[in-house]
Amino acid sequence: MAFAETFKALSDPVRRQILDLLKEGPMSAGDIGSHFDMTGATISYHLKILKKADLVFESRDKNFIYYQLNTTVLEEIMLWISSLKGGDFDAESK
Amino acid sequence: MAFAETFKALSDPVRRQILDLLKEGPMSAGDIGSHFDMTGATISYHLKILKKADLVFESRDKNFIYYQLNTTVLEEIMLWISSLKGGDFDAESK
DNA sequence: CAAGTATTTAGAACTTTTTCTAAATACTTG
DNA sequence: CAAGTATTTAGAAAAAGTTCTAAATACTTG
Repeated sequence: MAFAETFKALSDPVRRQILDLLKEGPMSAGDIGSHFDMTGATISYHLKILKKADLVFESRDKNFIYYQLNTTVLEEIMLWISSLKGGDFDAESK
Repeated sequence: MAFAETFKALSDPVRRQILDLLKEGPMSAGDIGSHFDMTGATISYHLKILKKADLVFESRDKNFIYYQLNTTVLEEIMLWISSLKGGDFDAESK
């Protein structure tokens, strides 16, 4: 179930920070890594989890792999959260 | 930092299911537990995490402790998620 | 194709999380 | 207050997650 995977992926602060970085646009793995005090291997591990959760996708150019936000899954999460708040999301907003 | 705690709390399927149960209204610890194939001790552990994350609060009556959804923290989460989606939430809805 | 750069994979060490059993606490009521 | 029910706490075992080092893969370009 992909839903569970998404929440797991979002549960780590490093991964959330990666997503925050990607708001600005696509970024290579190395570039992402330079924002953290961790080895590239560890960053790669986090990227893999984000990718499996469909929160990012990659595209290759030259020698680089660029990562990019994929926001489609976030809709689902938002819907679940707003369902907890006792109803439809749009119905609440004004 | 409470933000991280909330995400951690939401990352477990049992805890999300507990929140789903509580949508219907307050429920005693034992009643919640009866929906799962786990010991009461384990349910108590999950409830403690939800409580620390401010996702539920409790009230006592007779010999029971009733748990109840607290949705106020969810706003924050929603805001963060919608910020990923490249902008304000209300601005997107129509 | 060789050398260089970018990234990932494998595997081990360590940390955190989840679950259980057993015991403790808390409250209620006869 | 004793006995019973509800829930939590403590501590241990097991499972899952995070990080590292070292090595492998992948691609680029002289």
